[in-house]
Amino acid sequence: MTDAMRLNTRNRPTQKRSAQTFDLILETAAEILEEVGFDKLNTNLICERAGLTPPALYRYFPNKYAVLEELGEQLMSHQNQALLTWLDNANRGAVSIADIAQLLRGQLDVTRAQKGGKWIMRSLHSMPQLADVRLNSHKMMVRKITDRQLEQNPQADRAQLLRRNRITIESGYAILEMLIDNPDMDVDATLSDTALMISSLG
Amino acid sequence: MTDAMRLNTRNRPTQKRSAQTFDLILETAAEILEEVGFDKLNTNLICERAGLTPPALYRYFPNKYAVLEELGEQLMSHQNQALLTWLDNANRGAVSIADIAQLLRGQLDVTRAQKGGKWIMRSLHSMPQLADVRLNSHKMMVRKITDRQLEQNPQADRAQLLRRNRITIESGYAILEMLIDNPDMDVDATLSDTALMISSLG
DNA sequence: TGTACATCAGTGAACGCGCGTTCACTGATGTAC
DNA sequence: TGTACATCAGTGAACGCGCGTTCACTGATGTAC
Repeated sequence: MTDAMRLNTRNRPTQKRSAQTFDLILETAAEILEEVGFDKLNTNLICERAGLTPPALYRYFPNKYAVLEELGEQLMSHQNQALLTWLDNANRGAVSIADIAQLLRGQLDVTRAQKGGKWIMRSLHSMPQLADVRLNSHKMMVRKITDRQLEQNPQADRAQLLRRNRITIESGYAILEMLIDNPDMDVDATLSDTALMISSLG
Repeated sequence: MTDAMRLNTRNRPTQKRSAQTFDLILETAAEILEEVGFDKLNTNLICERAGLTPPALYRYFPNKYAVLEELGEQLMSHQNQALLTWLDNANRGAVSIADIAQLLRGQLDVTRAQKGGKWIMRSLHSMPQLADVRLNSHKMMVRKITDRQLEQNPQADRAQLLRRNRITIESGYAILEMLIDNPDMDVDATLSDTALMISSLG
């Protein structure tokens, strides 16, 4: 978080008050995304809802993309955290289909828990300014999973593992986006089918 | 195409001249997407590049999203066409992994051939105004593939087939987007791995 | 086959407004002695 | 422990410009007799 802030923000908050303002801006932006979606999000609206004036926002964020970028980093960070927990817990030995379904479920929960998560994911997908956030996060996930596999099977083909994990990560998040966009789908069945599919490349 | 035009456009072209203008607007918009991306696309720029004045555009498109929507329908229509060709040709019997890889390759080629295809796909993903275009196209693909499977195996579980085909379609396009975004990846290996993965749900 | 009229296609110019962003300033917080 | 000063945090108000969109008009195409 501190690293992200250093990169993406103008001034890092130094006092308690400013840290609160910083968080308030992000929280408000997420709320707006949740309520009215990406199109209607703008800096004036964020400030109005947060009870701030625009220059307060520009003290911390050089432009409006930086706000989205920070939200994106937050979401990615939560997702990464959930992955790490999963890696640490369940699967020292062989990874079952149920394990993968559980991982997917964890990622879904984390994304749903994030206010505006749906829009943040979409922005990460479609805005060039944010593409790297997503890319870096996924690359890290691929590397972590590949490393684990190589630990357990050192003579595996590393390039193939990397490529296949990339495919499964990308597919997995596409399915999560689909589930988030279509609340009427059968989540459990979809996740276990997806886990089955993914496991075929393991 | 005519149906799409009736829905999304203000006036349908009646004379040859106006049909040319209609196509010119779409062509120019696609070119701009290809060159400078989605952010910089705007109606004034389209008109300027096409050698038209704005009211000419607004004669055919009620707003700028309609232009994108039309491009989206075009791309989806090409993709659907490629799917239908594939369904008609290769796989009257069992579908091999190579068959699926070939289908993916066909979809990739069609998308690459479309000017601005990368941005059109992203827009279809991220803009609520266009979400339905993508959704309907994918639903139709899922239905077509499911029907074919039921022809060959009438006692299969229809709901499961629908769900699994939805998953594979969604995953497949996610991988195609990934390939389009990352030109350095090994296309053949990625497509055949993806085909392998997808076939595990067949 | 030519002319008169209706409709279609496109122009020139500008409007207006949303929204990102900034200027000049006031109030709040921390710190040195 | 209180006061003086520096820095930090936020305000009020507006600017300016990009861009979607429209108004009033002219030129081009088709059609009836």
